[in-house]
Amino acid sequence: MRHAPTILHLDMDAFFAAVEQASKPSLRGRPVIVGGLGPRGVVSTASYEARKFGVHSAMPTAQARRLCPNAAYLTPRFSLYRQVSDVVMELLGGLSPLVEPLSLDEAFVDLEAGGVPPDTEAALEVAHRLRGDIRAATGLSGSVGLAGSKLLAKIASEDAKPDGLVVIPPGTERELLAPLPVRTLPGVGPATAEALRRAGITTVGETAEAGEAELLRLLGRAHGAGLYVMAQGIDERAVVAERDAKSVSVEDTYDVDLTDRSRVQGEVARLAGRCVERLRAAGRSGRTVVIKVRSYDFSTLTRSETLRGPTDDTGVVREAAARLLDGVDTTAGVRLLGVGVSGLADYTQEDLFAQAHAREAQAAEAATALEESAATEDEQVAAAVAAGGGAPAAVAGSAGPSAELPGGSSAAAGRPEPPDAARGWPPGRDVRHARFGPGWVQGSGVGRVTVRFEQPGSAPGRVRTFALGDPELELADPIPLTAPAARPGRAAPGEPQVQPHVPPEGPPEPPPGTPEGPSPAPGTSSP
DNA sequence: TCTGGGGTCCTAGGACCC
DNA sequence: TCTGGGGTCCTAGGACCC
Repeated sequence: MRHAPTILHLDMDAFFAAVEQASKPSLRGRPVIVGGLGPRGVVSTASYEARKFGVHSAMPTAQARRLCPNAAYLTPRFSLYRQVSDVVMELLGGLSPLVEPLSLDEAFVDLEAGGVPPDTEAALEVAHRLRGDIRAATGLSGSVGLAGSKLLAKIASEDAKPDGLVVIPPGTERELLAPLPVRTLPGVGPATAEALRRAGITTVGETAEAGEAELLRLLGRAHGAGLYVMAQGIDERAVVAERDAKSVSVEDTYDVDLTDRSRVQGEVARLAGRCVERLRAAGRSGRTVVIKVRSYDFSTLTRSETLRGPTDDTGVVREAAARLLDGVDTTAGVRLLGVGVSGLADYTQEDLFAQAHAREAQAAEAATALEESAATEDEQVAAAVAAGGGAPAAVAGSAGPSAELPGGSSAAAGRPEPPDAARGWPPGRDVRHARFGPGWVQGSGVGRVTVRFEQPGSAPGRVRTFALGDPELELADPIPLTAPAARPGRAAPGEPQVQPHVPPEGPPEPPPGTPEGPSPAPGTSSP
């Protein structure tokens, strides 16, 4: 808690969708939805244009399609989001050594640790400049909250959305929070809110009035005590620069429930391989192996086993995962499988010891050799596969990819698509054509792929359709965002942006604009 | 055509130990 | 001469966050 609003919270606006709009000029001003496109996909991010239709994060994509059938539906391109995020985080790093990223698009910054004088004017000036710098470097907008604590800075940035800056003057915390719903407080989700509601508590003010003893009784020790303090507007948490990850995990939801036991075993082996890849890439090793099994009815269980020492050996993790799976009945059907490693350590001598033992064990079981997992997948493809493309490629003992996959990701498509089309050419994916240059997949199906030829700096491009096997067309890497020098209709940095804490500044985007008709909705099959 | 994927933190019971 | 009593580790599950 500070006497000056020198804790800054940055939250990029509709980040994934905004990156897509920035790099695909034809999508600007149109509803864009990024997420899993398969039958069990959910929305990661909806652009503000799409939110007007009621679409929001975590909503099943199928439901989003009903609400907003004309949106562009795109699979996430994480590598590009990470690139843009790096640019933004670097700008934050220029403000202070104390930057705490919460995700790709969100971070706290301790401005005082960066030498910013502890007063409102100085903080506002820095925040204002930051927003301009972000726009100049990426073409994107971020909302900023300034306050004397993390709790309030985050509430302020939420208030500021989209594209705004809000400061909460220290000293006003308690009165500002009192009327807000308890759900505003971090850590209060559906279950906690319901427990409080049953006790007649719905606002932050009522939470504070309830008293500590009552909250402890309702919510338990840690949660109750924490909530009691927060409800009074007190938050002493420091901004802490990045900590080491404590676990690494990988999971896939399948378009169709898995029932074949050998297929389930093959998938677990494959997931273990992917998990270890990530573990090794991070230069870590871990001691506890966890598997996760979600059944047809959404009931979920985990099984874990702690090894004698940390490992980053694929075989060791695979075998542990396989043993754990042995104790789980999957006959009724499995919709999700996951493999994780926790108890992470940096790679040290201890592992060498553990691995020597592991290798002995492995040699002893050479006969059981599992088939090698599918080739290393590019992160993006993996995500696309998991999110939308359908069941990942089959491995050991599998009868093959789920051919029964209902590929019709498009509401319009009357007939199912071959699963491979959507898998290899997911909507949104970057491609390059030998003659027409760079573009992105707008849709695919019935042996064809439709591509829109445009790129970050270009004018909206036109669409062409190709045969799936066209040798001139290939997958490509994302093109980095080029910040447009000045985008028409957008205020340049320097405009007045500062406001008291409510309401959010600036009018929202121009009218919703019914999505135009002529062009086929991206993400659907070509006719 | 309900409900992703990658994380964090907390609780609670049993084992084990001194 | 009925159930000590903590502390730590492991396992499983759940709430929550982005």
